[in-house]
Amino acid sequence: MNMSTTYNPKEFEERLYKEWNDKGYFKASPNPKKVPFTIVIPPPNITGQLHMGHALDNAIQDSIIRYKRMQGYETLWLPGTDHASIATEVKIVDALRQEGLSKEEIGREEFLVRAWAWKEKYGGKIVEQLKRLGSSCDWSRLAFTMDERCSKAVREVFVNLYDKGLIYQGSRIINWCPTCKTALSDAEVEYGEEQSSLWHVRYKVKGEDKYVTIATTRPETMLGDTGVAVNPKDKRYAGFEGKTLILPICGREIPIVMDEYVEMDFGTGAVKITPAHDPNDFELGLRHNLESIRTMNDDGTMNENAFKYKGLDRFECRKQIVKDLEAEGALVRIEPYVHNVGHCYRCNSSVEPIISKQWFVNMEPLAKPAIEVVKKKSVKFTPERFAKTYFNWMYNIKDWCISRQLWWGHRIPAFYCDDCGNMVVSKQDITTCPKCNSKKIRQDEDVLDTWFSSALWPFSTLGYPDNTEDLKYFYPTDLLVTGYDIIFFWVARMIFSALEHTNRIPFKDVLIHGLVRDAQGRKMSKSLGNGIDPLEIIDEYGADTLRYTLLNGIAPGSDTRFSKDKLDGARNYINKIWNASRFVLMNCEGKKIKNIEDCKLSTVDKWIIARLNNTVRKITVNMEKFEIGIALSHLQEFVWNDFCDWYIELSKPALYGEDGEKKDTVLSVLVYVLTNTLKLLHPYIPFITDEIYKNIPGAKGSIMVADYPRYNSKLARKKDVDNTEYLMSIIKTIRQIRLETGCAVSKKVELYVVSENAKLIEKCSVYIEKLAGVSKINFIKNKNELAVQAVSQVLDKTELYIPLGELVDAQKELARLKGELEKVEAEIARASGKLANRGFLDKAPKALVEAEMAKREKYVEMRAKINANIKQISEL
RNA sequence: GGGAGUUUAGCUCAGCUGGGAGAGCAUCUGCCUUACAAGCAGAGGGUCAUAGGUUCGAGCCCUAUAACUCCCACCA
Repeated sequence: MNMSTTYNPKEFEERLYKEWNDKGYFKASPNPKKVPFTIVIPPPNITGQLHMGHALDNAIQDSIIRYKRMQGYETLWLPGTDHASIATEVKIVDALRQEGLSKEEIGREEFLVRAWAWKEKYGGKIVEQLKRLGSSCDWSRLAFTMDERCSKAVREVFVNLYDKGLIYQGSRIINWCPTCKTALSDAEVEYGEEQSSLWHVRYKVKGEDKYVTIATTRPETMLGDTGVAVNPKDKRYAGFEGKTLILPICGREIPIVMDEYVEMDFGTGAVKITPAHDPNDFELGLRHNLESIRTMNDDGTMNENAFKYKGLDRFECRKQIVKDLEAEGALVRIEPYVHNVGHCYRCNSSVEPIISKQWFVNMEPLAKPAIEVVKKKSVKFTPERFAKTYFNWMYNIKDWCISRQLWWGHRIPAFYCDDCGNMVVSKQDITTCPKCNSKKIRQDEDVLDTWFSSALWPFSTLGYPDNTEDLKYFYPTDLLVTGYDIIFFWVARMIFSALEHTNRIPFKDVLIHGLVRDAQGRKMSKSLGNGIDPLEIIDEYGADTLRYTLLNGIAPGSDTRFSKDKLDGARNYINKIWNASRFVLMNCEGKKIKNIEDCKLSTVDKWIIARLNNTVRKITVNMEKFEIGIALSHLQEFVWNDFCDWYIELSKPALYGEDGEKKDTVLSVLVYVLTNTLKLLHPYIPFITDEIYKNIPGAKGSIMVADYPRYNSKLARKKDVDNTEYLMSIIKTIRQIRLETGCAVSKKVELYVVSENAKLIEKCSVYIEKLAGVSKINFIKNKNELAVQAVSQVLDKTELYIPLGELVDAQKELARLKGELEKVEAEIARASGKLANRGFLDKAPKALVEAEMAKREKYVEMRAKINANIKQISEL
């Protein structure tokens, strides 16, 4: 054995990871003899720095993949990174700004050169960080959403959708980020409440001395107003239909229209219509044939339609307009108002709804089958409630705006002929117009939404559109593990994409986990500065401790808290495992370890084996349901309580005794239990378990590729378990008496026993002596035989007596006995109450009634004995 | 406006199809017992958010209510 006296992960984590990788344990390839099990990693952004969310996500995936690998599946965990179009572009633009440059200045080509260089430099960082966690990904398959293979899939998919009429170009209201200067999909907009105002402005009725007052949160858009709408039922505006209003400031004339959409109760009941800058107004404008006037540029400044405000920033313009309206007497009043404002999910500037020509995916036909597969549970969400979230989104699906006015990403494969105006969408680049043979061909400037390529991830990484061996073997994948925050962005889009392009589901199970919060339950965020760097934790505590901390207590879909206390707890537990292992291995030196089938096992040996076996069963059940937190608590209970606190202690008499055969047997059991325990632990804490495993006599290779323990129904022997637990209760009772009567453990005491189970106790006497500090056990028929005065404890069918004397305090024992009596009385009352209930007797299952009667009988008997003891001690 | 989740010991959370309230941490007590003081042995601590209901029996099922959290929609 070669193990240092304290657990020190730095000694082996790096070495073991290298060994696993070098030996090819992570690699997977189609193997007809095995059943595949595949997970594709949620590809982290190349801009990413590993955070606790990644650490959790990957710890979960790695645990499951290692568990399945040990169970004999051909496991593929496919890693990769995402080009993160907008996020990366924002970073590169920032970097350029540092140099005093803009992307326009250096041009598209140079920009892309820099972007790729950036990717090369920083994109691999997060991959290295994932390795430090112990992730057992097949790194030989490392994919990137913009690599050749994924790009090919993107083109294939785009062209196919276009040919089917599911991708179209159109002018519609989209979300525009004036800072990133690109369109965004609905999912990319985050809404947040803002304190603002509701400005009431009056528009004069043409030719009359009347006014219509409207209320608006965005006065700057009034320059694009092309109408005012009121509800036809609104009596206040009866007779206004067809009249014309004069827009203040610019004097333009606009009509009053009637529309049910207007809510009479809100504001003034009159709504200004700006079709170019509001989605609802756009619809309304269509209904009433109103003109669209765009008044804003792409960068958020006002354009030539904004008269004297041209060139002003939108917020500056708002101030000016309000001022001018006031000067003109058109501003009626300003009301404080809280409303939701949309923000760009990347740069957080407020987005502008703007009418713009963009590419869209027609979602309705794609959503239908995607709803079906989840309904049929071909794709199963864990926890199930997230299916509802998914349905809710899918049923209300809107067309997906996929074009982005960015440079970093998959360029849209649409080609325009400058001569004849023809447009071709093509898998191959076009240089000649197929219609007029002109060479003046220009590719669409826009790139695709970054999620367009992520949506293909489960199959693009396996070779789609080619029908590769990988695709045939590993696809559909088995499991997707991700947070609830990207169900819409990603999970939903993978499902409909997979169905449309591969005719199959992308994965069978979706495991949704929660967020990692700080110790106070707050979200970890940069602005709060409460984020904890997983790498620092690994440096200080090791990857196993970090993993265990994250996994311990998690439940699917629920958030988890990360704290120093939990970290210390995990570290202590792992240290416990380390030391228990040291104990076993220390004693193995030079000894022969036998197969437990060849041993003559004692009751306690059989007990621990049964407990282990039972633990295997429980964990296997939990893991199939992705209940990692529960699996870990079962495992910890077994390791710490059953194995360390009981079995190791129970093993010592034989281990340090003279009987060679007993010694060999107990050692063999220790090794057997330790080996299997390590296997059960390995998926969660891979490093320490392999390090210990390598020191076990007879263990070959790495635990990573060892067989996972299987439940064996023959090993669950109830009688041995019952007997051992009875023994344990005796030991516990003696310990309790001693502590509560002030008798130090170091002082050996004699024990007198009156018991119907004397035989069993005699057989186990060595354990009682060793674990409860007993020097001698005397068996007597009844306590009257007891010449010496004694304290007492009554158990079921057993009475224990320890002689009084200088060892113990009679008054303390009396108080303790009275406490016991109270408990027993309560039990009797409870059982009697139940049994006095006619309804219970008539309707409850018979076995339950009988059990209740037996309990009452038992406690009544105990009460009598305790009372006798109290009486005896009181008379001393 | 719609939907979801949470509410159990001081803290973090378990409690499977209804049948005697659990763990870890913290607290208190006693121990350096030759694997481990990152440990061992014990103890105390809960009107299971509230109010009704179903049931012989409710932490669990049903109905309301309250508080907190999240998601979706977005009303100018």
